[in-house]
Amino acid sequence: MINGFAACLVPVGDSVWGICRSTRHCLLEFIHDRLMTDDSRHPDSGDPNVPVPKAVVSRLSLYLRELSQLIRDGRDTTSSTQLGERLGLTDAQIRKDLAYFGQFGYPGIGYRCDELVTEIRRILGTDRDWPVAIIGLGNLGTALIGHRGFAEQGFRVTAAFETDESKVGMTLGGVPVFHIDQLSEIVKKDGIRLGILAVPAKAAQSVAQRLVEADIEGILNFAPVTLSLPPTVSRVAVDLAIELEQLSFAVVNRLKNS
Amino acid sequence: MINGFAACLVPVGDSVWGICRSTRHCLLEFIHDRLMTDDSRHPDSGDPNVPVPKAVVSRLSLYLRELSQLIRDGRDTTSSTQLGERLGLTDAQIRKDLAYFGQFGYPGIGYRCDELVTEIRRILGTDRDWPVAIIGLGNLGTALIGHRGFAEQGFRVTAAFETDESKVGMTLGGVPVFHIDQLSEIVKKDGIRLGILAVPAKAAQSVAQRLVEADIEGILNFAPVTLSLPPTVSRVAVDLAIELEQLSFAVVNRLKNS
DNA sequence: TAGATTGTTAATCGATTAACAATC
DNA sequence: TAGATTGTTAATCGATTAACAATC
Repeated sequence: MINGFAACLVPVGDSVWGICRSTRHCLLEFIHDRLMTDDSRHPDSGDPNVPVPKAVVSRLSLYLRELSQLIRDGRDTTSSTQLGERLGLTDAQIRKDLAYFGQFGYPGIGYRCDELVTEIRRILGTDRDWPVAIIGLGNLGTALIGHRGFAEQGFRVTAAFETDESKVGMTLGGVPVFHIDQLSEIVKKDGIRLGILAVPAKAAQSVAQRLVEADIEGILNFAPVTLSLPPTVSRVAVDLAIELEQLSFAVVNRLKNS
Repeated sequence: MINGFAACLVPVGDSVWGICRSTRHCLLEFIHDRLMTDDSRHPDSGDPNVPVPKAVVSRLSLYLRELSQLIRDGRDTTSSTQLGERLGLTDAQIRKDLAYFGQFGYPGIGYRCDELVTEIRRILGTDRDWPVAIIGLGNLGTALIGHRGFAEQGFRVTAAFETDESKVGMTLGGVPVFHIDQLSEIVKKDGIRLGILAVPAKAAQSVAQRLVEADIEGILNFAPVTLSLPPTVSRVAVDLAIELEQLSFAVVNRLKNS
């Protein structure tokens, strides 16, 4: 779409030259991660030193999901207003959220869906494949091995771990089951960085410790306990019973709030 | 522990009588939900008209989980400081959260674990049994039928629903599998108020519609779509791929934030 | 051009924290 | 009593919203 960069330079001041927006998008692919020399940009826009609230990152995933749906529906572009309506958010919030990471839209046009998907994937780190380990093969762990949603976002379960000798050596959904003593070895071999912890509550802390020792960098914890982890290891917790409790509260208090 | 109420009245002003704290706890069981005549209390403390932030309710579940653990460990009482340390929260936040719902502690002592568990269960609505339906018996739905954590918090899966005729009529983990056409009928019969939606994304909205028509009051949605529901139906969404995306982001940005 | 929509600022709103009198 | 800890207020901090110039 762009034939040369020189043609796209536009004057923006006495002796300063800027670039038009459509050129910027192409250039970004060139200079991304290498030349962070765009000193003219607002310090809050895409500045890696501004801490990003967790809630913002969480909504980013929603934007990604909705954009993927829009693309499947054949849409080329969308706007913060349209996205907001579909997600129950204000347009201002969506633009503000994206501004933490850079400028991705076109005034008067909106956002190109495919471009924004690419950008959000890059921000979330899902522009690559993540080999993942599942530890614990009870009901939940076994189900997660074949979870379609993981594969669709680039998370590949390459190994499962158990203490139950009767399961070790099996292959479940194409995934080999190892004894947990082989954790370090397999993690190293497969380049696994993320672990999904689906063991009973009583075992969770000690198994988490073993994940840390195996140099796992992030743990998705399904056990209903607060893990004690070094700050070098990231964690996300999902307690399914708590989710139902939140629903219970919402139902019981529905009349009061509406 | 209390022999009579009269003995526990204490003077607090010219012609006003108050009650001591330990009596208050006993009295609360009497007057709870019936006599809201305690006009002397601060309007924000336990006032049902003050909207409760979602984040507060979410932490309430964490407090409940941690208190249950403390009780299992043999502790009688705890404090906001101790709870905070275990959960990575400030003591002030815990006291503030609880203040939305009432006064549950004893100055100088802390909180009686069993009492606070009872109170939080009542607040969350899990002081009763909830019959629950699971809709969709793929990997995840099937796993959730036997999920121990649900039963422990009083959520009983009494029925499962599928469109796949080969599964209808089966019994999985003691739970009968019905065709989704029987939804209204079984929901009515079992007194089911909550539904766990574990169907493929493409089917989620239309199945949700059927749940609404069956007068389900709350939906725990595992499908990676934003459901369009009437405001009379409560919803909680869990997207497992999104949780891994959050973990991915945390790992990729770990260096920047610490 | 007129209409649409962005990115950004400032104003608003809400949530967290610190501090402390009241209490046991 | 002295020490501990609550419930509550006020101060701080952070997140959301409204508004609008810049842009296509």
